[in-house]
Amino acid sequence: MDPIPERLAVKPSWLITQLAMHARRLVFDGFAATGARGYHYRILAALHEFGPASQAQLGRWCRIDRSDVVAAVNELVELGHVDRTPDPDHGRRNRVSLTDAGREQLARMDVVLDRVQAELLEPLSVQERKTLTDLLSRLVAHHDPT
Amino acid sequence: MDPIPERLAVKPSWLITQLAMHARRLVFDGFAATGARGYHYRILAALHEFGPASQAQLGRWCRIDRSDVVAAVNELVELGHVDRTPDPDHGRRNRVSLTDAGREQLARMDVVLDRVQAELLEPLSVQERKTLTDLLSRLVAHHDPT
DNA sequence: CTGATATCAGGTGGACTGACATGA
DNA sequence: CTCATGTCAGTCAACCTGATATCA
Repeated sequence: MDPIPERLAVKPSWLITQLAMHARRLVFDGFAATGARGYHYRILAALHEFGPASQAQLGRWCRIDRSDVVAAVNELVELGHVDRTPDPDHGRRNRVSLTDAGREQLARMDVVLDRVQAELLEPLSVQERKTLTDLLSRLVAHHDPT
Repeated sequence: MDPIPERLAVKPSWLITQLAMHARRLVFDGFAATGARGYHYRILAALHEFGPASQAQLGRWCRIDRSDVVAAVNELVELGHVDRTPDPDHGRRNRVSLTDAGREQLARMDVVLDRVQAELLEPLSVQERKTLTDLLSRLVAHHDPT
């Protein structure tokens, strides 16, 4: 167990980055078992909560660049988890909607993700988890550009 | 201001990932003004705290892959911030040590990084910052593989 | 032999940038 | 004209894998 230089260990920016790395690995490994990746979950979650939407709107909700939404939706269409149809009221816009298979996939990913949260926060008490989530929420909201 | 899907906003793994993104941008932009990047700071900090070391040891301290240490040390040598000399007691091992210019660069990066912490944690009180840092430290320590 | 070290080539997912065509 | 939208090509830092050579 090699020590971490004090200069790093004391800085929230370093701690957040390191923890994000572990979190991403846990999430990635979990999702890999369902044949999906992070962008898929974000898009499915947004569609489930807000209903059918254009790709640009999905990008704004999910904090995904519009060019990356293209690729992710391509994959989701390929998997049969969403439908992409032209918007009847707007020649350029697409209408992306959730399929039944997509809803089932979202449920599967939810199970995985809940297990990941538990693993990630394992050393913290229930109260501490709540405190951490609250603090992080405020920071994310503060820095959220949109 | 587009809303974030509740499924995401409630999950620590998502919050940490998003916050890490903002933190990384702040750090990156700050460091760019000093002509350096993240790996440089980690290595300089480790050398300052623990003294001269081999590249493998630096990688373990800084949580950087050995192969990436090579490139980072190359750049630091090029900038004159570290010296790389063969270890007299070990034909294969290098001895990386901090130069005076490296010490000055570390000081500059410290200033930048302190400003970044303040900006990152701006909405939190002093007590809340301490709480957050403590919780993050415990989580990082818990997941730290080495 | 094993084990540690240094190096190189390459690949990955996620985030981003710039360009471009099209339609409101 | 501007603005939003969809698409494509390509870049990026950080992280990781595998292979190779050298040395204790």
